[in-house]
Amino acid sequence: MSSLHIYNSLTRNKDLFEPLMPGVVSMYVCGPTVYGHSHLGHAKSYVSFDVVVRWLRHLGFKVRYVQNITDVGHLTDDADEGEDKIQRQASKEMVDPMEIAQAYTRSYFEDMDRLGVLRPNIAPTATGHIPEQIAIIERLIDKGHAYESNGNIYFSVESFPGYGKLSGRTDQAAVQSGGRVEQRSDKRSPSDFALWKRAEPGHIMKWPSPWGVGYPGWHVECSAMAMKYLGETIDIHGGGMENKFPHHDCEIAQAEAATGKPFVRFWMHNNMVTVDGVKMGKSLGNFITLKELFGTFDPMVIRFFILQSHYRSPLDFSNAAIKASQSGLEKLHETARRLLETRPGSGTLDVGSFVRKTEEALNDDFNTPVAISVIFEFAKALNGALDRNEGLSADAAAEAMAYLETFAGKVLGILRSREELEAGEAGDGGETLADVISVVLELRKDARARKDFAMSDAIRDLLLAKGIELKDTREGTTWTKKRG
RNA sequence: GGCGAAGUGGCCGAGUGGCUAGGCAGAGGUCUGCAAAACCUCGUACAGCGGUUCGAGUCCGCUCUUCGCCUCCA
Repeated sequence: MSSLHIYNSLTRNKDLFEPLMPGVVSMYVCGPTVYGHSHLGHAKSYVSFDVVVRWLRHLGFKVRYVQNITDVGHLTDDADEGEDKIQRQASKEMVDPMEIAQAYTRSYFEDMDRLGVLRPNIAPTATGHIPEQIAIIERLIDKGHAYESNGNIYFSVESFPGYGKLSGRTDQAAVQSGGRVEQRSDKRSPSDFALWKRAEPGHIMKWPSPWGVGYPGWHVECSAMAMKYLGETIDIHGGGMENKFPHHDCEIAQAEAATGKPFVRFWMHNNMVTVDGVKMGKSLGNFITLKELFGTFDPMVIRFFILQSHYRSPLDFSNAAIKASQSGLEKLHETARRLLETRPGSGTLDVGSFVRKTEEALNDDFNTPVAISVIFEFAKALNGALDRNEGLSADAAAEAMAYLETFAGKVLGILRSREELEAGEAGDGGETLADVISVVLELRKDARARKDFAMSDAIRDLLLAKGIELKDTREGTTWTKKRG
């Protein structure tokens, strides 16, 4: 079997992955800022990293997966301008900021659960780790990497020579020349970023610190929580591409300036969801929330749609594209269902070659679209085998089902459970429905035996009108309940 | 202005120099009482212009276009 290679944003190369400690992987992914419902962009990010975790575990690694919740609002820039987004949403909804944070945290996990995203091992909140953040800031001040100015603490970018190496933005004069932020603050140098901000009157979320009452800067929370739970050097740090600069470059600077050790071994960045070619984002207002989307599409279809493109490629949203995914996924489930219901025969199928190809795809920087293409090739071969008179032997059928359950199911999370497949996707009340339909199918069978095809077709058409589709196969008649 | 990514058949979307990606939609066929499903066959795509090579969608250069980041953002 090939070995896992991961595209590392830091080296700009697909590097062979080996964890620092054999068998154990430490992984941190930037979580959401919880001031609104999650949208398709969040889904792409967290579904992608979910597959990363699932694949690492499949390979036998013990993964500790930490994903933070940013529940303290941050200003819209590193100068003293802008407003706190959580606080703004709180005044809009006339509730305490922490109510906003908690409500949207729940909303976030609800949506991720429905998408089949496994919960992180630890989901620490920024507000729960103020002392850890203060400790790092103190360390940075002691080492001369940070300074106080009017109750604000800033990181001195000049004091850290490698600043900007992740994004390639090492020339600070060039960075500032194109900037849109007005340079008017108490910073020593325009590129310096806030570690701690003094609370202005009216600011609600605030904590005491050695420098007075205030609140932490955005970048420091991730460094603090990652180091607390994963150590000073972690294996994998993931996040959205838009956070490469400044967020991740700042994280590197803080952490490495404080510890003197490399912070992250593998940086992974996922690409954006676009709408008509333009990034979907909260600030642009062109987003569609997952809760809206789930009204039209099964969450598993959304997950499948996301995994049909690579995590480092942008994914353009359109209803037509998701519909195409829906048809494809239904076809796959139909094949799996057929396999479960097949009667043992004597035929064989070379499952091993498909296993190898799928493993290769996932080992190649988690290439889910290629893995899915292999699964579809497998489905085709499987259907072909089931079409033949000799069918599949019990062993071959079991091996085929194991392949689907391992790769489509356990690793990619795009296969329904056996129970769901067997229930014909009937959903709630499935048992009653199945009983009723079996009676109707008996009657139709009688009609067909009498060659009363008018009656037989009428039954099929009437059921189809109610969303129940019948198929007459060699093994008898099967039915499926179609969604909306 | 700086840093970075990308332009693939009707649509979505892979592709790390040579052999079919895959899905959706479409056409023909097999099977079936019919239908559906399944299977078989079919489209001769790689923004443009040069270059390297026996051979390039895949490498190099230039041009055009699009997008992301440089402000909170997955």
